[in-house]
Amino acid sequence: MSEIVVKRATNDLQKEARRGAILSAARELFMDSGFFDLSMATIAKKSGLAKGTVYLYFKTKEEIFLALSTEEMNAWLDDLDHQLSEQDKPIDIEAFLSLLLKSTEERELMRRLSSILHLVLEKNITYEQAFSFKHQLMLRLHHTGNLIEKTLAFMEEGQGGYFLTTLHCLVIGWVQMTDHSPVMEKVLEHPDMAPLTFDLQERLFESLGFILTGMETAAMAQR
Amino acid sequence: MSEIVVKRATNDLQKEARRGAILSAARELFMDSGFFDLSMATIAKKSGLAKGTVYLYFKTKEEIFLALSTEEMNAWLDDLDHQLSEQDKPIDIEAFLSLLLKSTEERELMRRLSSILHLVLEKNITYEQAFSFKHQLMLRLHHTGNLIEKTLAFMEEGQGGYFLTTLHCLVIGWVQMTDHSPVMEKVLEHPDMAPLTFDLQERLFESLGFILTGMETAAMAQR
Amino acid sequence: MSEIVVKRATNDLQKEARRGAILSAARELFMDSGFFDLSMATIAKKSGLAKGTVYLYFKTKEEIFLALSTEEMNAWLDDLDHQLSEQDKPIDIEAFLSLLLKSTEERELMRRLSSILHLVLEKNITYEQAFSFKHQLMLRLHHTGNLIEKTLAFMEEGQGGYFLTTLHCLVIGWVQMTDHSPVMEKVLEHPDMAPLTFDLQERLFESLGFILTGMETAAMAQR
Amino acid sequence: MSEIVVKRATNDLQKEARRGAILSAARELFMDSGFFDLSMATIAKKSGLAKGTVYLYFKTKEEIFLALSTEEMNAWLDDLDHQLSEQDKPIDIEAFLSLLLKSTEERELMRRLSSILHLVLEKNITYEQAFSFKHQLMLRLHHTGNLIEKTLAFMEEGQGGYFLTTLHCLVIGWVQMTDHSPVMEKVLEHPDMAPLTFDLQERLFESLGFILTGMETAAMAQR
DNA sequence: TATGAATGAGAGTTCATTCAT
DNA sequence: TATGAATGAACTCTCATTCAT
Repeated sequence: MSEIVVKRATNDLQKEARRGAILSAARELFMDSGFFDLSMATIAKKSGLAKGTVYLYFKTKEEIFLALSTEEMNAWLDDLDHQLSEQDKPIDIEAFLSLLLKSTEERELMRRLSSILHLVLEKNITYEQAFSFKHQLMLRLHHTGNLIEKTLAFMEEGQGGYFLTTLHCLVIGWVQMTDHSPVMEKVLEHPDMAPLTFDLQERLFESLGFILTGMETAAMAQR
Repeated sequence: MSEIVVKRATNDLQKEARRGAILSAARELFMDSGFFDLSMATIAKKSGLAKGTVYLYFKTKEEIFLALSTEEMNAWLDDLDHQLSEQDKPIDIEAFLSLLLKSTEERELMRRLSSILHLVLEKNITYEQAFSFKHQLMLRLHHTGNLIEKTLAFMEEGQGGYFLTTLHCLVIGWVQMTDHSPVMEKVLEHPDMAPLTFDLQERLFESLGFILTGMETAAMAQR
Repeated sequence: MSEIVVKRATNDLQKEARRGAILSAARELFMDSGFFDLSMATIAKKSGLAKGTVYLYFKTKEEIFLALSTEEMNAWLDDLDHQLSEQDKPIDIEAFLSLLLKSTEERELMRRLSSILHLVLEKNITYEQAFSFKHQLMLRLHHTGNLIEKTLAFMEEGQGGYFLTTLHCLVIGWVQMTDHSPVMEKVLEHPDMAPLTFDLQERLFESLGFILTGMETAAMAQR
Repeated sequence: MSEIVVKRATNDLQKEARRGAILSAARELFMDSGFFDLSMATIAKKSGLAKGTVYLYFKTKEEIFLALSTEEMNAWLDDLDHQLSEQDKPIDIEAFLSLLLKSTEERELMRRLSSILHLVLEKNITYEQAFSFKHQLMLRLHHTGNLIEKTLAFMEEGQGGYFLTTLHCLVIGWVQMTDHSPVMEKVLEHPDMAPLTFDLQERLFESLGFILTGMETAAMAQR
């Protein structure tokens, strides 16, 4: 609980704390200014370390964001897992969506990270980093996917993971379409542009609702 | 047909051709190496012009990509409009999807542009450019949306445009999840990663299929 | 009087008019934005000609400013000559200064040109241009210098030209010390800076007054 | 005495030395080729540093010249102060001029910097930089002005500072009229141009002599 | 004579990363 | 382990001048 500020992190605990400080700084700064306007110098300053020290913990800027993404994704899936395992019997689409809604709505950071994850994963990253991230992701998708399959009666084997992937992909898409720079914000304030302004959560869940309904209908038809 | 190489573009036709040459160069380079490895210098070299000349035609790198996106989007919507207007009576979801499939499948450039469009529209762009692009987009979405509403019997007023937006957003998401750098390509070749390899078109249309089915089901339920 | 706009200047009169148009444009633009923020493109546009056309009349940007300086200097010396030759007998320093004052006070352009003349003459200019300018200047200084010697009783042979050179040099210096960019203007608005704010004309004539008095005193001492 | 070349300037002393190295390079290059043929790249190369390193020490090219000017001006005023305070009683104009002459004659750099200072102070400089420079200048002018007032019996309160300003302004003017590019040098070698060739120091002190004599005469007349 | 498209060197500046200390 | 000075490639963009038309 007590955060001991040490000059040198000599044991693993202290090192982990320092790593955490860097990630915290990055998190906060990313929410303010996005990926590109964020420099290593700023992260270093914010976390109270020197630039060189940051590089002792993360070899590249991308590694920081990969770590951040991993953290956020895990936190979200932990939460989702927890909520799903509280259901002792299948629930309907509406209930499931409201559960999903609850698990995502506070996670703006995760949503915004998702929408830049591609950039991070495509550049300046080693095979090992990429492999490790994707592998972990796969395992978690499989696990949470299974839970979803148990929660939604109509889902078949494998559809849970597929649904999560689709969700991720919808998040990316909708975030990009609703997250705007000041200039674009101004453009969309123009009355003519009303049809192009969306509420992220609303749209996301509308799409997901249609998809789940579609899946259910398809499942019924097959029988 | 014959492309006459002129030293100086003196009339509007030749200037349009030069503009086109720059866009072609950008197009090709973007397909090879993405948005970030692409500098104005590279585009200039590829199009056989001096750096300064490129700036005569496009004031910023972003303007080039906005033009490219506009072109591609228009071409696609033209194509889609054409195919939709050939249907003299409503068709079913499957037929509609195959029509949609046909209009998108050759458009890798458009798909990849869609997935970086957000980046382009958020940075180094004027209000006017942003407005003009969005406004044009809105009109076309409205128009093509109307055609879709006529083609799919269950669609209500406004759902056509909504569907197109959702499509755009799914494209962004799925492209980011299926478009990989060489490193990531290698990672996904690993047998363990099989569950994370998707075929873009297949997934895209699966998602769309569910959404349309979901919409149809919802429409029926309302009656 | 009537300014005939012709598409092509075929005779010398028309060419001279075109030359004049370029100089007029440069004059006006220079007063607004100085030498460096002034591009050939702007001059061309302002004078209603194409960039290339401007280069038919003036081989370099510097040539334009040299011509402008020549014009202004000649106009001023013409004026001064005229006023000096109206004096049929020697006058005192005070009267001479007020006469000088009158001939300079409306000539902001000349003053500002003087202060950049050095830049123009040191860069991108041919031997011939430099020679011709300096030669003409010398003749005029000699001539007007003579008139001054007749107007101020205490002046000896050669001191008139010398005085004019000193005047030119004081103008350069005082203009640079009183002509400020917006930023510097703001700095000098600060109350602490009061001792560094000068009125150009006032200071210029104070300095000249001292110099003339000094010359007179020295002349008297010699006798 | 020995200049130890360090790879990295870690303490303030070394950093000051590095700053000094950059200024030395700029100084030397400026003496050779003036302000405009001087790029940050050249300065970097000359000082054996990377371009980025130079930017660690000076944010803009103008900042370098402002620092250089400050240095030179301070050195000159230090020298002048020293020489003035050695006089325990008032001296006459001639003696004062020869003292002034001594303090300026080796300072070609300062003279040339003075003549471009205006350019530097008008462009790409912050309010703070401008303010700080001008403020320091004012204080020093006031101080040295006082010393001058004590040294020259006829001077009244405030005239010392005024005289220094006039001196600065004369330096600017005369430098511009005597400092020539190779082309102009050649022009002035022509026998016809003899009347336009001046020796800077000689002219400067002639002008100053007249001004001081003028001031003295005016002072006497007032009594 | 007139045009304005094309040039291209060069400007200042940034920043992820390295490495001497 | 920690530092932050140093790097230098890369960036976008400008503009006086040239020259094909």
